[in-house]
Amino acid sequence: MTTLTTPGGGPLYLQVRKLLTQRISGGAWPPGHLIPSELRLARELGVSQGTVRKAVDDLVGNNVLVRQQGKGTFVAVHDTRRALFHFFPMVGDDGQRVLPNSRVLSCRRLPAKQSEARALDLPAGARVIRIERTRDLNNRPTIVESIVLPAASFPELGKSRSERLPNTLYELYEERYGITIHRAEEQLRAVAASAKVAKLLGIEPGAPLLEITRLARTLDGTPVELRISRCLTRAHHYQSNFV
Amino acid sequence: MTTLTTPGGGPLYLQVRKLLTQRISGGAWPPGHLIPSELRLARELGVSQGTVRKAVDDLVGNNVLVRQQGKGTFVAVHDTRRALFHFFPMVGDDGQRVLPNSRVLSCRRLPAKQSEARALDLPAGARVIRIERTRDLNNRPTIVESIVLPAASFPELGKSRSERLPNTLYELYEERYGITIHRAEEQLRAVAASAKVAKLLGIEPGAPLLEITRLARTLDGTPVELRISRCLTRAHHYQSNFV
DNA sequence: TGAGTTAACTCTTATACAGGACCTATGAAT
DNA sequence: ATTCATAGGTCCTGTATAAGAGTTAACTCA
Repeated sequence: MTTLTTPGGGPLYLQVRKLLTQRISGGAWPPGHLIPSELRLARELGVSQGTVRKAVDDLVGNNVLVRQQGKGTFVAVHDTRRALFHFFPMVGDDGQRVLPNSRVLSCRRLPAKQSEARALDLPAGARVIRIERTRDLNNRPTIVESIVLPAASFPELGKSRSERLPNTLYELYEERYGITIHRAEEQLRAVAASAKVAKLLGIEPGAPLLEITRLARTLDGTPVELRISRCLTRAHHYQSNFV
Repeated sequence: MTTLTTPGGGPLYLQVRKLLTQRISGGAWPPGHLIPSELRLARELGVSQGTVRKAVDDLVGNNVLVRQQGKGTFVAVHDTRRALFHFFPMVGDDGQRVLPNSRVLSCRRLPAKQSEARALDLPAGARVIRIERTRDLNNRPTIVESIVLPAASFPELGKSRSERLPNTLYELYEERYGITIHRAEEQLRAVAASAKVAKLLGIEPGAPLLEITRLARTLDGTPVELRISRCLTRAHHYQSNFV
């Protein structure tokens, strides 16, 4: 139990924020959980409601918590819409969002390559799960994806041959393994299509593709998924807005 | 003068926020300007300091205002660092930010193409300024850019033949024309290099390039710049972080 | 049984106040 | 002239209070 002291560890509301974050990422408050009311927390922690409010405001701003007036404050959940709209930046050239349709090509457990181990912060040679799949946009194969996960964090996944993998993996991580993806870093490059990828996408080898290398992390910063997507951008594009 | 009424137009702090926004985008408070203290504003508008604070918090979160403890609150300025780090997402593959070196190829005033007029919300055939330039990263030509501006908003720009255009255009817009770029929307695609672009970049035609189509807007949403960048992503990449 | 009302609880907005930290300018002392 | 201390302004943090609005559940009444 962390003690809250006003002169010691910086601003009180930051200490409260940290404490709430720990309870969430530690699993005490799983996604969808109704957290205690501001007043209860204030009494419990021995601070004023305004201080709790400021901490909660912060977490709401970071999509960690969700307020509902009259009901309470909840730990954010990756429903399908959020997973799709928030973590899937490909949209049609007409600006319309399209929901991708996935087809898994393979799903194996095997030792990590060096680069994968480095990115996922794993010991060299640790076992990973590698999922290869294609995704259709508007019924046309548009994305070829390679997804790498630490095998230790996802027991059972991909062991049974006939397992159905859902369209939105982030929901699966959250519901089956209690792992919530909270943020991600993406690196974008233009690359030439390899023969294999070209065949899957029905295009000529060497055609330009948008390559997205994404490292997804949980709330506490642990990397949990390395994903490389190669996207055909003839009828769709990657949308990025910033202020 | 807008009147602030508590039951009428929604929450008070949003009315305050709107009023502040108007003063900024209207030019009454130019970039770098020290705005009145929270207490003065509160007295002036007939609300409490906390309400002003909430409105200011909002604008600080949107990079419109900048607080400085002990000094006051200022309208945000596009200094070179900010312009570069905030609106230039290309970084080296080692994660290092590099400052680009620009070389202007041409700068002309001419009628807008249909697509340009549409994007910039101009009447068909309105005059625009078109700037073509290349940008070096680490002393290697890496980006070919085409920049289109509404000519009416930028008098004199590009009329004198020998004009030196600075490396960071957004500073020029702000300092010479009082136009502050506040947000931008980007669309990313992978394209094949045209013969012309390939020659400028010293690569073979058909090589994959990252094409970024950016529409930049002021605080009040007016589009002011359409920019198409074609980037070589062999030693650099486009970095996109999201939560 | 069923519908409508009420009560209790939540977040939301707004106000007021106070001590701390930070910055600047003024003035005093050297 | 330079250095130093001080005063007053600013934002920062924290507390306390209160009326409003949305939700839920229990309760009343027909």
